[in-house]
Amino acid sequence: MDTSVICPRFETAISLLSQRWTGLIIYQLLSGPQRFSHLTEIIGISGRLLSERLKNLEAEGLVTRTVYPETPVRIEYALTEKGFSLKPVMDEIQNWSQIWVEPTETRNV
Amino acid sequence: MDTSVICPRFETAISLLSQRWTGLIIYQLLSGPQRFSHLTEIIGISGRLLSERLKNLEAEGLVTRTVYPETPVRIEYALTEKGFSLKPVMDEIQNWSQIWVEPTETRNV
DNA sequence: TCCCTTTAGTTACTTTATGTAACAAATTAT
DNA sequence: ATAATTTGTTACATAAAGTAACTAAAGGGA
Repeated sequence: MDTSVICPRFETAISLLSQRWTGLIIYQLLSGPQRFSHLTEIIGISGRLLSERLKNLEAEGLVTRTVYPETPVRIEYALTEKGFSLKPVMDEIQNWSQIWVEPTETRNV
Repeated sequence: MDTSVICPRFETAISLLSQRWTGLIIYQLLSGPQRFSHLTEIIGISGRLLSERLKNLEAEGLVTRTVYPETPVRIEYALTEKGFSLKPVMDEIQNWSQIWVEPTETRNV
């Protein structure tokens, strides 16, 4: 019957990346620690969802949150080792997109 | 200001993979052409959504649909070259999951 | 012929996730 | 005390996903 099941670890990993915005947030943080407002602007995500996603990523151990008590307060989000180790995944998605995604078919809204 | 924008091709690619089930469907089809009912069982997706996703993947040129007029009818879904070339992405997700996902934390429902 | 079986979907409806925009907390310079 | 800035949160509208019953097609047997 070949009813072998999908690898549970893979399933967990891809369910993480299948959550909307999560991949983009990680990709963006690969270029270094960034603050909340910068992420909302560059990704195009609302504060509500960015907040929710970052909390989730922090809980999963992929991202850290650091408070700098300046004026006004600065809060930076950065990848942990676990988060940064998703770089090869992002690199492969990048590679694939360069080959298979038409420059014209971007923004299909 | 460093308000450089995220690569549009990357954004298109990851929005595809960010759609729920899509990654799992492609991953599963990497092991060869499979029929509708087999995919629903092994992935744990409803007929409604599998149908919707497969139509979408077909429209994107990632998957083909082949009808075998037997009794009862057999319909097989297979990856195109474009779809199969996502293998390196899936391999990297697999790698990451082997290192960073606890065997115990699977199925966090 | 008519009904049964099997695979491959679809339809109608409920529940969950996401989008939007106005509002609140914290901090400190004026 | 007031205003200004960043980092969120709350309340509500819209879109996507989950569920389960139903339909389409097509051969096989009574």
